[in-house]
Amino acid sequence: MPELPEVETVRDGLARHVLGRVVEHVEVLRDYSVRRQVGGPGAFVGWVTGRRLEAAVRRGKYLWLLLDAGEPDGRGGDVRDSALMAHLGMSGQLLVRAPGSEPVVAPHLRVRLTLDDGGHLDFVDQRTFGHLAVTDLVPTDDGAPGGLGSPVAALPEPARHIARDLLDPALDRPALVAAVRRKRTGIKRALLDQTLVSGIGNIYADEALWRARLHYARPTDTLRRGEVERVLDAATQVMTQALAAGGTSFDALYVNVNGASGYFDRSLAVYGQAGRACSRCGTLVRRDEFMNRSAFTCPMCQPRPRRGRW
DNA sequence: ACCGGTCCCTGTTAGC
DNA sequence: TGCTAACAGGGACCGG
Repeated sequence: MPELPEVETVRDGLARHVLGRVVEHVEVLRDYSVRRQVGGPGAFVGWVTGRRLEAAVRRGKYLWLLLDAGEPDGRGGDVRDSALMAHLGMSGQLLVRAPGSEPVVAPHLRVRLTLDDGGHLDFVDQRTFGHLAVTDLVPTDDGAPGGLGSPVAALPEPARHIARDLLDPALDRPALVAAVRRKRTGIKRALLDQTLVSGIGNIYADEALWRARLHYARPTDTLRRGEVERVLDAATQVMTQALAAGGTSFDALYVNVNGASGYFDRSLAVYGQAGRACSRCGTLVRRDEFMNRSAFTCPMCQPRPRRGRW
């Protein structure tokens, strides 16, 4: 499931393989995959065709390619800065097909861009929670660059509410710690709140909480400053390690930009490990229902608080 | 303004 | 064997 490290792996791959290319042709094979596009699939094709891909940027789990201004619109109006934005959902992949390679038609190919070098950029998404859209860029709240890889202080409009992530040099950590402690919810819900801090999903939330020895239901307003710092440090570390390993993958639903699976899942301490022994204390890892999903903990290392919130 | 619950999607797997 | 239910889960959306 693509969380920050996986999306960053994709961003890095796009930055190395598609920048400078012009999109010559666009095929939308599944309208639902561009459901957030203002103007619909036709507008998507119109806005992308003929544009040059100029930078690959990421904030949290959102990823976007800056588009050049293209031809003047002929009506004397400004051609605004725009971006081709992608959210991979839980199974989305952006696959770069090299020029001259066999045109692979993946079973879940949703959108195909044909580039001027003869290669393709394919959006493949089995479960269709992901989507693509072309959007205007809007200024960031603080004027700092919009995300990793960004030359400009701007964000795609649909991602304007997304907070900075833990690998963003412009993140204000003390302000984040204070904001977490002001929340009235459980710590795992807070970690998953993309408007508070972005990029953390179910996997890294559970791994970070295990490393920090905190239970997911700990009320945020009972956490000491040091406890919040500990779990944020843990999340930063686990995501950095996953990134170094090329991202986490469970079942080949997720592959990186060139189709290679990540392998960090071999290092997961609790996520998906129900019934296995905790590597720190040997107690069996348990799975709880949480937000219609799951939360994995070591009951010894992460005792449930008397008054929990979730 | 904030918080928590529900639903959107599809393919795989577990269980009867 | 063949069916159904559970499950994976980010985020938009809505009601309190």
